[in-house]
Order: sequence, then C-alpha cells, then structure tokens
Amino acid sequence: MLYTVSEENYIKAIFHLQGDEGMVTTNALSAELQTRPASVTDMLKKLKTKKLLVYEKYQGFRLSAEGRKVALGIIRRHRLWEFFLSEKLRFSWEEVHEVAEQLEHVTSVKLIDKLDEYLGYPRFDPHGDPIPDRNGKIATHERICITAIPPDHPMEVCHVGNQSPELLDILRHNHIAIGTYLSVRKKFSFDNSLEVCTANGPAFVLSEAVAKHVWMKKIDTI
Amino acid sequence: MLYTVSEENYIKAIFHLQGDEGMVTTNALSAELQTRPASVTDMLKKLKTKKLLVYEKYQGFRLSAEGRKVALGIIRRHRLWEFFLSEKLRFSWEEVHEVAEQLEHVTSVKLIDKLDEYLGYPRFDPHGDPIPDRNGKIATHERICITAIPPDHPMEVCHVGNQSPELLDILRHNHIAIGTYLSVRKKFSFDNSLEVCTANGPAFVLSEAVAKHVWMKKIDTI
DNA sequence: AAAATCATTTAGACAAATCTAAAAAAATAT
DNA sequence: ATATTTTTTTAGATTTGTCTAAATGATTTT
Repeated sequence: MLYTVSEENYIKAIFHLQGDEGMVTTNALSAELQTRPASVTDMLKKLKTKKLLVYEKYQGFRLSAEGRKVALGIIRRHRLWEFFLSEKLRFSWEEVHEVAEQLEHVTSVKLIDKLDEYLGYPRFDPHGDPIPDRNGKIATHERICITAIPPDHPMEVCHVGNQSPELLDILRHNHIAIGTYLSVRKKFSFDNSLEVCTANGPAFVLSEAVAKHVWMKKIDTI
Repeated sequence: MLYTVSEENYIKAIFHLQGDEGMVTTNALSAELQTRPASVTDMLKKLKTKKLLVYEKYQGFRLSAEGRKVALGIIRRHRLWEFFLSEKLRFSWEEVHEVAEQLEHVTSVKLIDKLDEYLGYPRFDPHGDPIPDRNGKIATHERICITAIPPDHPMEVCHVGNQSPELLDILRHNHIAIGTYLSVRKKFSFDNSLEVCTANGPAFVLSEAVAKHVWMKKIDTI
C-alpha cells in the first residue's frame, strides 16, 4: 500500500509524539504539523479507515501495529538519507534534516535497500538516532546522559536528543559532535552546569539545558 | 520561484516535445503525459500566467526563455540522479529512469550542486544524454548514427535515442551499452539491417528499427 | 464552399488536503 | 452540580489537478 506525502507526514509525526504506549491528542499533532485541529481530525478519519490508527472520537489516538510498521519505513528512509547527505555529500548535521524531509517520500524499496548497502548498513544517523533495518528492527546504544556520568571518565557522544538549530549551533561552537570523546571535569551543584573537556582541548561549560540533551555511549569494555 | 510536481512534469514534457524552435500541440502533450487534452489546456493557462510559456489559444505553444531555464534545471536533477543510481548504487540502465522521475522533484539547489561535485561533474547520464551544468549549459558529443558509419571502423556507443524498456532489453541482450566499441561488418540494403561486432565478440544483426537509435562518438583523433 | 472530421477549449464536477466558524463533548473551576 | 473553559469535531468553503461532456475553432474532403 502506498501513502501520500501528507499521510506519511501525519504518520511520522504521530510516531514521534506517542512514546511507548502513549496516546496522542489532536491539538498536540496540529501543533507539531503546523495545521489546524480541524484538518487533523479529517486526516485521522482517513488513517483510521486505512487501519493505520487506533482512534475513537474525543479519545485520543495512536498508531496500530500496521501504522507503526509504516512509520518505521518512513523513518528508515529519512535517516538513511541523512546519513548519505552527511557522510557522502558532506552536509553539516544541521542541514541534513530539511533535505531528508523531502527525500524520505521517494518510494522505491529497491532504492532504499541499495542505498543502505552502499552506505554500509549504518545503524545510526548523524544525530545518533537509530536507523531501522529493512524489517523495522532498530538497534539501541546502551547510553547515559552526560549529566549522569562520573567525573574524569572520557566517553563518546552517541546521541543528541534535540535537533533544533539553536542547540546544534551551540554544540558545533564547542566542537561537540557524534563521536566526540568528552569527560566531565566538575559538576556545579548551584545550577547543575558541567565543566567538560576533550582529550587535549580546553575546558568549557555546558548549561544544564544543553547537557541534558547530550548522551554518551556506554562502553562495555573496561 | 518554486513549482509543483505537476507543473514540473508538464514543463519537462514540453521541453522534450519541442525540439529547437518547434511548437507543441495540446494532443501531443496529453498523449505524452497520459492525461486528457482538457487537463492540458487548464495547465497551459496556469503556466502562461507564470510566464513560462508562449501560448495563444488554438495556436500551439512552446516554453519561454524562463520556461526553458526551469526545464533545464529539472533535467539536470533528473540526469544527475540517473548517474548516481547507475554509478553508485549499481542500478541497471533500464531501472534508473523511474526512480529518477521521483528524485528530480526534490528541490534543494545545494543538494544538487553537492551531488554534482560528489559524482565528479559528469557531463552525460547513463543513456548518453547530456547533463546541464548549474548554469544550464549542456555539452554535446559530436555523434553519428551507427547506420551512417563506414564499415570496419570501430567506434564507441555514446547515446541511445530511445529509452523504452523494449529497446533497452534488446541492446542489453546484445551487450551493447554506452561505452561499448562496435564496428559495422556489413550493411544489408534489402532491409537496411546491419551486421555488427565488438572487438573480440561474435557478430550479430541489428534491424534498422534498432540501429537508428544507436549513436556513436565521433573521434577527432585519427 | 459546404460538410465532415479533428483538435482544442469551456463548463461543470470531483477528490484530496486544507481552511474558518460554529457546534458538541470533555475537562476544569466555582 | 453547574458554569466556564478547553479540546475536538462538524459543516461548509477553497485550491489544485484532474475528469467528462458539450461547444467551438481549425483543417480536410468532396
């Protein structure tokens, strides 16, 4: 079954808004998609008749098993293109999202599988988000927030939990990217800010607001 | 100015139907696009108000200078993606067109310029068609139809003038692709068929219908 | 040159995705 | 428990791109 660009955007947004087991509201979705609540209601009816949604009037909604599968396919396409743009075309990580929003709607299973192969079956995109495989399986890093790691134990940044240009800007300014090794030098309990540093770089401070979005890879080796 | 997918498809089709200086008819365009003539008329009005067309009722039409520029941009995107699919993702040349039809509508100037750079600024796509550069300039091979070359002078196939699956199938069966060196061994005047062969391969026959679509690169060296 | 045919346009309709304004249901406050 | 506010849905309109059927312009035949 093929879906319109608009349907795909709704499905993807619902997937992101519903965590595990959560319900989504009409207003939340309309805010996410920058449309009017009335438009959302219309689309919900449509997605319900296509059996992608569990939805009863006034009760909130979430994706059905089938809807979830469709969402994972869209996210797979989005993140593979992000990886391609970043890795092959050398886009910076703030730039990839917008272009991938368009590329994700190109529907050719063969294209995506060949792209996946060409890229070497990457499991994480440039923001550290997992890329579903062709069966919808997603890998997970064992990860821990930088606010929670012990001081003076260098670890690798593996995920950024917010992709707003503002946050990406501040991270880039401090030379923090996926793969960067950081260690915490001091925690200031007054405002929960952190003094951190790279292996041979200068120390600098992350506010709590920034730090809570920075996640580190748990390393199982000693 | 940005155009809808539908507008872009009309512009591209008009570009292909009008040769140099030619006019296009409503029926020809409706046949090309698999729509009804009435739908074409509707779109012509729209493209005219956007100044992409030279069009007076009942008189036929062609692209304006601006329309031509837009068309070349679309064709650039299409052919760069075809090259990418063929060269990097190893699609066969029959498969590239359909996927490129979708990818060509992704509008990001930066994406296309970076892709162009990544691919090494190719000047011809997998069918031997020229890829416009970012200013709309297109390279041309000096080329000659295989029906017109003298016998026993090996030359390189540089262009295939028809991309129907049927023709591509027959060419693939005979191991003819862009870059293949062929020489004509004999011309049969009865039906204008040609006996041709590769450097060390067996001889085989091309019917006139096939041969007239096969073009060879004129080599300026002796 | 009138008749017949063919090409093109107009008129009116439809589906998809959106909107505004108003109504209805649910949640919250008094 | 009733009133108020918030959320959600309905009703009806709009835009885009398409369609069919009918009308009109252009071309060809006799």
